[in-house]
Amino acid sequence: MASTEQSAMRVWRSFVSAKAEIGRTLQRGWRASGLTGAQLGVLRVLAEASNEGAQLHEISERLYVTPGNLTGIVDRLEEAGHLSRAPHPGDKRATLALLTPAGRELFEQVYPSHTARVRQLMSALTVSEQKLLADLLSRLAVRAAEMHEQPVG
Amino acid sequence: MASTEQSAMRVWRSFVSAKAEIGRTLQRGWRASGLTGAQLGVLRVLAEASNEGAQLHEISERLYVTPGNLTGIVDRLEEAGHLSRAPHPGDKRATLALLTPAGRELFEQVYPSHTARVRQLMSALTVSEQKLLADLLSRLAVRAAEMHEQPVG
DNA sequence: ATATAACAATTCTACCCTAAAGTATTGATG
DNA sequence: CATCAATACTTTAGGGTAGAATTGTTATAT
Repeated sequence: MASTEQSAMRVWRSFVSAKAEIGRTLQRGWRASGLTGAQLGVLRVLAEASNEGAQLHEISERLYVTPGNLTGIVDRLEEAGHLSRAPHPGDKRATLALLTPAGRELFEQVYPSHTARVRQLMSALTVSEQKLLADLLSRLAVRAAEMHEQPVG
Repeated sequence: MASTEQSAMRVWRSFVSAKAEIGRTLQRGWRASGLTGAQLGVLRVLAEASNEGAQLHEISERLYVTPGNLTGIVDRLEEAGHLSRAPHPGDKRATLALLTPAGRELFEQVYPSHTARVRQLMSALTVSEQKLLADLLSRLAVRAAEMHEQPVG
């Protein structure tokens, strides 16, 4: 039916425009640090990990970034001195990334203001609306993953 | 409060992961045509415009794409023969983009299956849930735009 | 008329992103 | 044990993205 298709497209347009606006706004929070969004994501995963660091493979999956993409992001963070690579003790294929003290310090300086901006953004909704939104988005993500596993219909 | 901050971050993570999953899934619908998402967006704006085409400036705003970015996208579409540039009759600064017959044909072949996939995706939600989702996303976009106009707090 | 400001498009740089192919390494199977 | 598939990372090719600087053009205010 045309009406359900129009409704679907309207939601999708809302999604795209919201993503564009929000992305631009949040970006301002970390721009001054010299970090990019993807780089901040990597630092966050490492900061949340134990002191043994995290495998590149794990970072890639948690951030929804392809391995080939991650190689370059980690390269630049390593060059900037924010992390270091180390061989995985038990698996010669794997590489670990570890936060340097400088990297940890930068993260701890930048991240709180980032979360504060996210909180300020989300305060446009009540907490129950936030829960609802997260639920709706999760259901869409699940459906998308299901469609992704199917052949193109 | 920590709890509202956690809630806010959880919603934002849902948003990011949903975007990643959905983006990957929808991409499969147009990949075979050789078009990219941004290119399909430009063709859509032109198809919806009158036969006089659309100004690059207008396309840039409607797709949330910076002008510098749009130049390259239009370059590639022009090279592929899907659109042509023409000078704006009344304003020598402005440039119009016009769909070629081949471009229109390709669009009309690709776009219906794209909207069908969006509809399939959104059918994970009821129509009233879709309305609700669009409303919540619009409110976030408005808040983000407001924050964007303010100095970094 | 002329200086000034605002605007449209382009160019340039650095980064992000995916898909696909390539190199090692690991683990499971016959 | 030899083979073969899976895994981890890198490389390459083709784009997408924002931001800043540049070149013309148009509009506005002296």
